[in-house]
Amino acid sequence: MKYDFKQIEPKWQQKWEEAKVFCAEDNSEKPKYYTLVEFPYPSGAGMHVGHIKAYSGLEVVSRKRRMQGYNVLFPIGFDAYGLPTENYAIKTGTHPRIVTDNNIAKFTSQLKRVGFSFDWSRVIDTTEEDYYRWTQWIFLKMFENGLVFRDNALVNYCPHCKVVLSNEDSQGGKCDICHSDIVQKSKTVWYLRITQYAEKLLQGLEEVDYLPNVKQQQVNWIGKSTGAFVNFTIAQTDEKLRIYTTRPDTLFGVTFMVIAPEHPMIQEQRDRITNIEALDAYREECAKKTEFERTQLVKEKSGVRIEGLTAINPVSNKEIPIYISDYVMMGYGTGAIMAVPAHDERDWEFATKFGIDIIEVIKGGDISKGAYAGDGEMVNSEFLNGYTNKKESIQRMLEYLEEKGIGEGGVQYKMKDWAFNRQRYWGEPIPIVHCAHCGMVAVPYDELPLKLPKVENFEPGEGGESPLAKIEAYVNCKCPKCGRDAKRETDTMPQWAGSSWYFLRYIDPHNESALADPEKLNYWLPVDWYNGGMEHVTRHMIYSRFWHKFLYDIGVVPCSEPYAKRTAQGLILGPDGEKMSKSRGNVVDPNDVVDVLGADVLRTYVLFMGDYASAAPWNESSMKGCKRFLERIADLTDLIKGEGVTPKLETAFHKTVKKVSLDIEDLKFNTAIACMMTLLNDIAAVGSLTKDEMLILVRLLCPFAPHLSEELWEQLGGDGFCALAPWPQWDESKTVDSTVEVAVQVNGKVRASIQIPFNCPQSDAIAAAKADEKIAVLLEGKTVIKEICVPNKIINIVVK
RNA sequence: GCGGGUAUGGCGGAAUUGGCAGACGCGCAAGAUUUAGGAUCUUGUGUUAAUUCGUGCAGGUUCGACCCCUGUUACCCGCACCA
Repeated sequence: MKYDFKQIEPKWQQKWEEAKVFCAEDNSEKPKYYTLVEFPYPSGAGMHVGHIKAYSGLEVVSRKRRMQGYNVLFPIGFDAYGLPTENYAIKTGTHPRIVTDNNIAKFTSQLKRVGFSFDWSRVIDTTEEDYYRWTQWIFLKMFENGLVFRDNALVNYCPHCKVVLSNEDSQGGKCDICHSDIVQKSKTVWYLRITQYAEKLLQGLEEVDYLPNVKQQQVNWIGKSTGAFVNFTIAQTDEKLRIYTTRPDTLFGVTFMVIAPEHPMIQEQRDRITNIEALDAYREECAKKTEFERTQLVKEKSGVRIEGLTAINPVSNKEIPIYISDYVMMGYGTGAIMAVPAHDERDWEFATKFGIDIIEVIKGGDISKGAYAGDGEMVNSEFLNGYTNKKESIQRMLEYLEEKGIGEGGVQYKMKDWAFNRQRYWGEPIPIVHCAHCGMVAVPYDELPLKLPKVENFEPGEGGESPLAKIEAYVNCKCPKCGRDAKRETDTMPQWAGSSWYFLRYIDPHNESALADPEKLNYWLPVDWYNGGMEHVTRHMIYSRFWHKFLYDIGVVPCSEPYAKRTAQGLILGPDGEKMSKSRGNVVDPNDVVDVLGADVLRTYVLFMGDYASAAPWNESSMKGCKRFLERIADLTDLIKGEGVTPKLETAFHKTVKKVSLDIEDLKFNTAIACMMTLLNDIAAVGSLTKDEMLILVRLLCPFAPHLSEELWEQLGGDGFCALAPWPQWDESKTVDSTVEVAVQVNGKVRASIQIPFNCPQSDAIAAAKADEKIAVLLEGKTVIKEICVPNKIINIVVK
């Protein structure tokens, strides 16, 4: 058959759509399988081939599952709220709604041309009213359950985007969208209490099947540590200064304390502090620094002693000085530390610079040269002296602290609460009303969705206020509780809101009375296999697990973890080996490949180019190999002779069916395809194959190159769609040849190769090896010390 | 600094997990076909004078090591003054 992809690809795409081949059934006798890929953000640039690789992995799995008889849900949608669209809209003067619709149309046509087997009847768009209505609904449920709060705090702020960012959105001190430096700004912001779920998010990882590095990254991000809170008395007052430490057993070594420059104690004790100007000056200096300067460039410790206040070491009762320094962060622990210079590197540097006492409490190092962080015998510590086990000494100190009411054991997490509002237009409106009498009042559920008003000017205000604040008709409203005049919240939700629960909406996308029908949720959840990018592991993955766990706690979803299994694909790099990006000009548009070589070649190539989980550069000429492969498959139709089994090919077919079947489950698509190529070479060597064999090969190929497979299936008289034909089975006993080639080594070096029957007795195998001419020569006059025989693999004869 | 990972031909990458290193594809070379180019097909292709040497480098364990152990170098990713 001539391989005419331009004719067959549109033909089958249309047939699949007409016959609804890929629509998931809600009431089915078949076992269910839910495969999920990260839905795209529809940017103006359209998709690049990286998206195609990201979706092709589970596309193959989904297609295989259908052929295995599963009722498969493999949905797609669009995560369409977000800053890039809004920035583009501002630049071009086009409304974000129009920009979004255009981008979605472009993405849709690109996806359809590749022939993905998505269920297009369940497409969702996070910016549509009947979707974000439920995003707001979940937010209000969280509000109702005390997981939403407002606080004036130092927040990550991007001066370029004019927006407050969460910790997750400003990793590395850079804005996630424009990569500008983040500054710390004091602002009143909305938070979601994700820290309340820190322990559950950590525990939940035990019960899921995620790639080890995905799990590890989440564990690190949550950052649990165990230690103690200790209250130090401030000598001049009745106030306590509370600190967190992981080593309470070093308390006798505490010679000073440090608090963050922003610590509230400075304001509270203003009157008692005699050098308040110096402290204010230092704090201002710190505020000017970017996150980068504060963490990377400042190697030398700086700080100012607080004059007029001292603390009392609660175990030794010694009076110790208090400093402010920016090496202590307000955002972790209590914003204050007890400093143990003998055993903490940072404290040691600080103490050395400021001439503070250093008291050794753990033996083993030389504290005149540096801090000693290792284990050892406790000294200078009264009742702890002589302890050598860290666990025991900590335990003993905790008992003491609790007995005396000085402190108590506790845990800390690096993860912070989720700064949830954005001062922007293109996002879900936060459904809260501010009432002078009632405070923050939720918009009643029956008024959802609180619609995003249409505006002309969606630029944010210079003072960092949302564009919605300018619309009086929107802002001014009545309090839902008391009916008096009130004002609406004008900030919107972050981009991550809509994607935190989208996989639930796919299950019942058109439901008007609930986010999804409980019975359907019960049938489809959890997602059986979720694949996406590593960059979402500490953002979207954490957020959506948090939302899901909350929904589980209030009885909306039936399971506590949303994703049973999570894998990740590697990036496709540009032909230059650099990350694909518009600015580098090395982006490959899938449409260009489909035009010239066809969708099946594109699909096969992105999976064949290398290990699915690793990054690999795009290579135009390598794609030729995939094109030749598909052409040679099409040409096989000329070699078909008869039916049944070709004896010389029987083993090769069983081997291939096995390997392709198993490799798909491990995302080893490159070797699955390589194996089919090898089979093709075997067939070429034999010169013919039967129609039945051809039908097996066509079905194996179907998940990878479905258009060609359907065409061949039809021409050969296959029943129905190849996409729903039964997946081929293999017979384990037929995956091996009756005779095997075994390498014969003498003293570990391969000297000959013999043909012997499969699984023949070891004694026969060794006898056959010794009988070989080349081996016999080498054994002459030598003493055999040892004979090793690995059945069907290798024989090694050791001689002297 | 902490955590995770990688290192194999000219290139992308295989190797049943301790058993013939380099599958499969690209590229390259020669030949066939073609007016020519392209495309296609066939054969060859780690290295060597060798039965040599070969999986970043140096050792070790073993009959046997890309695989296990010790040390070391380079690169990539994530977090980072986390108390």
